[in-house]
Amino acid sequence: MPQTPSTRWCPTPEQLMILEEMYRSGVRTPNASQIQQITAHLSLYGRIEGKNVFYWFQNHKARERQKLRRRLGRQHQLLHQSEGPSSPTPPLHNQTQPPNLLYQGCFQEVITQGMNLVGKLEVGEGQEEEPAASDAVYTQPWMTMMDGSAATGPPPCCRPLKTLDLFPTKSTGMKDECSSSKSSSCSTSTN
Amino acid sequence: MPQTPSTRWCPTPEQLMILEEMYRSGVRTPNASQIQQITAHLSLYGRIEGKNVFYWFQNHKARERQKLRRRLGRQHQLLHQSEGPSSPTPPLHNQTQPPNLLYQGCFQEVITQGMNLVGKLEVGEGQEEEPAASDAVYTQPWMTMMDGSAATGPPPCCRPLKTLDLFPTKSTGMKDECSSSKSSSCSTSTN
DNA sequence: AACGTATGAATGAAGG
DNA sequence: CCTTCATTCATACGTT
Repeated sequence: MPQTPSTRWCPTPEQLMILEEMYRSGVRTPNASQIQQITAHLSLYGRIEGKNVFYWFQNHKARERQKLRRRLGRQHQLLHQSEGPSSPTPPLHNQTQPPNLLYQGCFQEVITQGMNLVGKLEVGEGQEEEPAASDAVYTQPWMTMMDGSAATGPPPCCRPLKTLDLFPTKSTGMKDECSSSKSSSCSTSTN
Repeated sequence: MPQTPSTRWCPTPEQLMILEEMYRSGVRTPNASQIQQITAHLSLYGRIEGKNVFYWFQNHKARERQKLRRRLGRQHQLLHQSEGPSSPTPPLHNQTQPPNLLYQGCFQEVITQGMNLVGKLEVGEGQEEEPAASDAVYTQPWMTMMDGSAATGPPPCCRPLKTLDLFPTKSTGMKDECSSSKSSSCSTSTN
């Protein structure tokens, strides 16, 4: 289910300003600790959660890039010969950029980490390892059976029986599949 | 160039329901053969490939875990009372949840193997209800550090960060400029 | 009211 | 498994 039902977070002007300034300062993909700092700070200006910060940077970055790409695409279409020295063709992955360091006072760590891309400190909890016989490497299982969509090949042992008549075959409360009103890539053909 | 250009798979409601039910039944990381079965079955409800199944479980598991982790993390962070030297790390990994064995008929292998894999960490499903104001489901890396180690301060060199302790976890009671009612207006105009 | 835009949220797909 | 990217959905707002 997409989107949070009702109250979607909305940045206050102060929060937005801070976020934008941080972005301008070079922060692109803050990690957990950075997000926590940012959230803590921004919470002084209104209710906010970590996920909001996360999503904000995620979206902002994506859309900035999208605009850029669009622009470039259009340019490329019109002209592809005369370009100024300072060509508007920045690498898409610009993590290192002259930061304004506006928030150096408060978010030095954030900025610093953002620039150096330092340590993505791992999870404190020791992750569980595989129980017994598991491969050390994660060989994508589906590669092993790349034989089409398996749609043609019925299971050798037991053919796909339908244990699912229990299900209503129609979402009672779900309205969120893929079928949208506008351009839908995936036609949720309820075949 | 990540992602497939145009047609990204999107689960039909039936497929999604089945997948969720299987997840609920204990399936976490199906291997090639399991994926094959699942794919074969799901293909009856729409176009689907093995990799879709693979990715679905991968993502679902990861995101479900994050939700959990965050919940537990916050808990752990808030009530820091009864953590003696006996258990500095609360057993996040609970136990084997009783599988529903709904798919035993056809996916016996899946379920069986799934049961073996279960028991790493999972608290069943409980309820997925979200408190309206406090939390919401998120989906990404931020809570990756919860044990107060990173939050308080991983001093890279010198941290001028001030009294931004771990986030208030409570709305500071400030005027929520954003949430007037439900359809609030984001005053983005200040931009 | 219909329509386009901006943006929070969610998720499929990869990369590593 | 973890992190990141691209796309998409849903909705609020402004415009015509």
